[in-house]
Amino acid sequence: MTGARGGVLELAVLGSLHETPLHGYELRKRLNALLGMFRAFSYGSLYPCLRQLLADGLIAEEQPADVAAPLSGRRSKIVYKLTAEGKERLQELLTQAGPSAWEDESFGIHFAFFRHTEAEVRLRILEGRRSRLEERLDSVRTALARTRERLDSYTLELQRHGLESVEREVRWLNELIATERQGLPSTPTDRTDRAEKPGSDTTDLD
Amino acid sequence: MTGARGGVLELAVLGSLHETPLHGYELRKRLNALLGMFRAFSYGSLYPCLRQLLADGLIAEEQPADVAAPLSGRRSKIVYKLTAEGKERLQELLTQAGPSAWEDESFGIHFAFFRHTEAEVRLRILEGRRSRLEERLDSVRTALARTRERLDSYTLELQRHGLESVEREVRWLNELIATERQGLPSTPTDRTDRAEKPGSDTTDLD
DNA sequence: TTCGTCATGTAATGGGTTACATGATTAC
DNA sequence: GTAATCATGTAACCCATTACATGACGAA
Repeated sequence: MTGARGGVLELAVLGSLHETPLHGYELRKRLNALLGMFRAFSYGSLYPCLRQLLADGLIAEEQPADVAAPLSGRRSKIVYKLTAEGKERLQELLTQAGPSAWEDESFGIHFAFFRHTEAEVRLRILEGRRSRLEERLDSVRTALARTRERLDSYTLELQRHGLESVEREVRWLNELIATERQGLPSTPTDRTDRAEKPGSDTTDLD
Repeated sequence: MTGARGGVLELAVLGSLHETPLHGYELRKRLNALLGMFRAFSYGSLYPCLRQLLADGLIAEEQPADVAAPLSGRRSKIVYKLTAEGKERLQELLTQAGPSAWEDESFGIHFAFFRHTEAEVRLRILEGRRSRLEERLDSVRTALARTRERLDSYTLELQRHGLESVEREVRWLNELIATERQGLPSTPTDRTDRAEKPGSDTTDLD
């Protein structure tokens, strides 16, 4: 059971395939173009993942069948498309606003598909990531304060650069959150129960 | 065989223990304070790693024995120290200037112990990382140029932020490299053979 | 005496990579 | 016709995590 459920790949594949049907090779290129700054997937993980998703019925092979390529018997590319079940599963993944959405490995992928994510979920993910980073800042800052003197210049420089990067990402998140907030003028005060919300559609997904 | 050879942990442990003997719990705290912005280790990987390193003879238990704690039979903390072999191994790890030193997962740890790394090796690692990042920039930039139009605003923003972060790190590396170069006024032109280099000591390590 | 944190460990699992193997198609 | 790149796949391994289990010690 190498690779479909639980990993980031599942979302990455499902999300990509939702936009348009693709074959494995092309899918990988797109993914690495999309997330290239953060991570890169290899074929060794992608193909087994596709196989698993196929077995689970979340994706299906797409037959070119009739038009534009009448050659028979030739099928080297295997183009996959999302099934109805697959769309459901994708929706499920995109609705989860928990650590699995805002940790380092997964945040980028989730963000990349924000277009298909509900506005409220987007906000909670952004805030989740921000507080995750702030936690990190706090713990490193306090640890640093206690030991700053006995650190060599390289270690110090690493700390400085690390802090700066994370602080920068927090600022970036702040801006995003502010923008998102303007988008949803509902929930004036904080509500613990979240029943129906009349005009809050942003999901698209079909 | 969970965990000692090959991983980043080996270097992290050996490097930390070189500065001062430590027990596992404290070691982990230090490591996570040192590298907290980049990654975090768990006990589940640290302890098995220590066990392995102990078995390999790279570290040894340190007996408090005589002074300052005369209570007998009590030994809840297990303090480890580097052996001669361990120091050798550490030196070996710190001399490797290859992908294993400048990839995302490992660069931080290598940088953190630059104090114990030869000046030339430092330079090659910094340059290696820089060109690694530049490769990434290139491939993402070209891919982006071909598909910019059909990208939604979230994807675009992710790309922008990713590019900016990496560009920023490249600039940081540029500065570091410049500083390093001032430190070693040898090799006026590029030499393919690198035989002895008389006065290039910075290693310390005993 | 109970709670937090210090302290050490193990088993199961996980999610992905590397390296390998194969073959079709395109460009020169 | 041969080299590059497109395209698909598998087996072995890797490095670390999660979750669990245990217990000592200090402070409230």
